[in-house]
Amino acid sequence: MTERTDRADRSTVERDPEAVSRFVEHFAAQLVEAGVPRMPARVFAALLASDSGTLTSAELGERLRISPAAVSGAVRYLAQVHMVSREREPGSRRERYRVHGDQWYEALTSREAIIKRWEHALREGVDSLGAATPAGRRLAETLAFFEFVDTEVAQMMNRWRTERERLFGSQDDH
Amino acid sequence: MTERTDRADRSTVERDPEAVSRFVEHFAAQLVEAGVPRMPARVFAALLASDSGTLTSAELGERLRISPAAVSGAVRYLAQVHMVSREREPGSRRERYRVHGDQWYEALTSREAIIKRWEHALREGVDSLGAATPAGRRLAETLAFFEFVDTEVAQMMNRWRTERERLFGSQDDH
DNA sequence: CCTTAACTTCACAAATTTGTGAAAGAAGCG
DNA sequence: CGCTTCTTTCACAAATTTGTGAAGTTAAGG
Repeated sequence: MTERTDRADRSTVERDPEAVSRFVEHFAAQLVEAGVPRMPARVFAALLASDSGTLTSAELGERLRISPAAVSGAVRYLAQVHMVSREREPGSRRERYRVHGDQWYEALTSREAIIKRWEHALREGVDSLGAATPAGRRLAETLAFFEFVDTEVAQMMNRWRTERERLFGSQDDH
Repeated sequence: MTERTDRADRSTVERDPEAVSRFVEHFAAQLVEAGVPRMPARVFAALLASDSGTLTSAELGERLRISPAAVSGAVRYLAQVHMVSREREPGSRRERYRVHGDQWYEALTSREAIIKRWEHALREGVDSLGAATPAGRRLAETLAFFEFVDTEVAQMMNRWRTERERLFGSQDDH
């Protein structure tokens, strides 16, 4: 589809900026539809599509055509939800941002904090509406579901780590 | 219609509108934080906290102090993401909206459509960046993760149905 | 058929969110 | 220590999203 190759056979070569950008924008658009704010989505996609899995602020601004301020904001958001981590580059005052392979989809999947607050709100609801009322029972069941999911997801992620090991070697990036 | 006795000892009674409202607003707030638009979140919470699990458009407007238009918009949204279903009330042209017990958190959890599109975008990415490149490998792994989650979640939901049966009787609402 | 109850659509005002340029803050390096 | 390079913060303009009143649509019930 996009005209790939002719020559180029070492793995690290043949990076067509066109193609990369197309993927970045397309994938970012999907994230946006799922509720991720626009800039964070684009920054994240760009990192995902980079060979090293890390980019500096300058590189991000350049590739996405956005201001340093926008990069800063996006990265702050992504760090907060644990989808990227930031690392100071030893020499220069440059900062690098990294998609941390595993860690990020764990964040996506579990949503720890959010679920916990839902559970809390539901407990309050059961209390104040009364566990014996129909509505109270519905809330209690919903609560039970979330608690169930909590433990199941944790187990699932363990299985994934095994599966991942099986499919790909130990580590890949990082 | 509001004003339902005092005395009260049958399970269906003793609904303190104050307390209900507090729960509705609190839970809705949590949903909003998780990315659900405000009105849909409030409407949904109201349904969840109702004894029958169904409310008419008029009842919703009244309890939440919002216009019919707002109700309409919110319900359209919720129906689209399968968090409520609408049913025509046989006699009158009134419409009822219902939280369908199970169905809704299944929707919340699986997100079928969204995940599928992510997977699609990722496949394209692997193709156009090249499966042999570091970035391509990262995308491939991410893709594998989502595919893994797909099947795992399906199984998890089956287990939940069993568990639910065990905890609560066969059906509760509906 | 006409009336009327119930929901939906539409245009728009208000509120919120986004991204930017400019200025201010850190931190390496001479 | 001061210069320089990078990043963050801030105020604001632009774009988007929200919720409303009002007009439009549909169908029940005379």
